[in-house]
Amino acid sequence: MHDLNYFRDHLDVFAEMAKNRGIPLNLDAFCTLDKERRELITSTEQLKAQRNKASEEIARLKKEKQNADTLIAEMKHVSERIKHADELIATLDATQRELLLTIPNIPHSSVPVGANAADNKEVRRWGAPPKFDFQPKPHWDVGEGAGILDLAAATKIAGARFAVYKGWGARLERALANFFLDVHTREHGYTEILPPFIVNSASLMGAGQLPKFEADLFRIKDTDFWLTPTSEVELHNLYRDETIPEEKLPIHVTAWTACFRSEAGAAGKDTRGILRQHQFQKVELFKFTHPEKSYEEHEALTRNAETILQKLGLHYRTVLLCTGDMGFASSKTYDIEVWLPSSNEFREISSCSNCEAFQARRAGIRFKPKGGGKSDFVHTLNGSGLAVGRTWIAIVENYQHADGSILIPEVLRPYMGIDRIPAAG
RNA sequence: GGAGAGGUGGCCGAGCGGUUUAAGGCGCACGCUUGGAAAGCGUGUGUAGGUUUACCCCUACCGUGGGUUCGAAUCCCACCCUCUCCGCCA
Repeated sequence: MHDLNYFRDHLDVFAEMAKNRGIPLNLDAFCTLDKERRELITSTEQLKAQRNKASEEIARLKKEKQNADTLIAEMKHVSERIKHADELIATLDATQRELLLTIPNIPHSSVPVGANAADNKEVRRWGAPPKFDFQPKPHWDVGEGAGILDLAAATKIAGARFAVYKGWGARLERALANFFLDVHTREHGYTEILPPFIVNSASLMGAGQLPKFEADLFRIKDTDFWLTPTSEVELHNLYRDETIPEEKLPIHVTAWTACFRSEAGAAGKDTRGILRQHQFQKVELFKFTHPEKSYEEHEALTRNAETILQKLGLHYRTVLLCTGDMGFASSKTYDIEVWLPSSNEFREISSCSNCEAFQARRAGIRFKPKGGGKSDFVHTLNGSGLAVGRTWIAIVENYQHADGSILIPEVLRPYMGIDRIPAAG
C-alpha cells in the first residue's frame, strides 16, 4: 500500500508506474473522491468539536443544578448530523482504501521497462546443461517409471493438479526440504520458523494477496481461515503491527511449509506433470531490513537461493524481471530459472523480491531508529529458497539415466541414504 | 464444545455515564542540580486523520464491530483473543 499523502502529491509517479506495468489506473476518480472526503471530514470535525464543548457546558450546568434542556435539545440535532456524516465518511474511506489497496508497488529505477517475460533481462548463468546419449524424458515419465510418482492416485484422492509421491520419491521431497533448511540456517544465518499453514484475512491483506487476488486462494468455508499460498504471508506477519528496535535489524527468517493455490488464471498451462500444483512445498527466505540496506540484502538473498542450485549441480540462470512481468507488491524481482532437459528450457524455481516499504506499510511494521527520532517502515524481502517440488522435477530430469534410474547429487546422499534411485522393476 | 476470569498508553495499573484534555507508578529522552554519580526536581514521551509554509489547533483511537445517550474506557448486544477448569483429541 502506498502512503496517501505521497500518492496525492506524486500523481505523475503513479501514472508512469501504471503505464510501465501496463495496468489501468484512474487518477481523476481518486482526486474527486479525495477532495469530497476531505471536505466532509473537515466540516464534520468542526461539528464534533462543537459537541465536545457543549458536553462540557452541559456537565457544568448540571453540576450547578441549572437547566440544560435547551442545549441538550440543540445537541440532539447536531449529533444526528454527525452520525449521518460519519456514515458517509466511512463509505468514502472504504472506497478510497479499496482503491489504494489495489494499486501495485512502484518499480525500482534499475528495473527494465517492458511488457512481458520477453523483456526480462538475464543477469547471469551458472553451469551447463547435462549431456545425454539418449532422449531425456519429462519428469512424469521418469517418476512414474521409477515408481516414485503416482498422479492417478492423486487424482482419485483429491483431483487434478495434485501429486502422490511414493517411496524414494517421497524421501527425495523430504530430503530436499531438510537440505535447504540446513544450508540456510547453518551457512546463511536465517532463523528457522515453522508457522501455521492456515492464515487469516488480515495477514493476507498485510502481505498483499487480498483484496486483489482472492481468486487465487483457497478459503475454508464459512470461516476467516485461508490455506496459505506461500509462507511469505506468515513470515511477513510475524511482526505485523510491531515496532522493531533498529538494533535488531536485519531479521532473517526461513520456513518450510506447504503452499496452496487455486491458480484460476492458469487453466490449460502446464497441465501435465507436477510443475503447477494446487499444493506444493516451499522453503521461503524472508528479511526485514533497514530501508538503506534493502538492495544489498536483496542481492544476498538471491545468492542464498542460487547457492542451493550450485550445491545440487543444477544449471540455472538468473533474470531481472521487467516492469510488466513483476508481481504486485514488488519493487524489484529476480527469478531464478533451472534447466529442464526434457523440454530444453529454463523454468522458474525461485522468485526473489524487494518489496521496499509496500508490505510493511500495509501491515504496520516499523523500526525505531537507534538515536531516537520518528519510527519508519522497514523494507521487506522474500524469495523461494527453493520451491521443493520444482527442485524435485529438476533432480529427476537432470540426473536421469537411460536405464530409468536417478543419480542422487552428493550433497543429498546423507539425507537419502542411497546414491541412486533405482529403476523400477 | 462447556463453565468461569480477564483484555486500558512502551510496561504495570486506577477509573465502571459528565472536574479524564486516561489518575498514579515504572521505563525512556532532555534539562536543572552535582567535582562526578545516585537521589531529587522540572519538562517531554503513541498512532492515524484534518487544517497549516511552520508552530498552533481540531478529530478519532481504552481487544474488534454495532447500539443506547446531549455526552461512553464506563451501560447494552455480537464477535475475537488470553488465562483457569471440564470435555474431546494427535
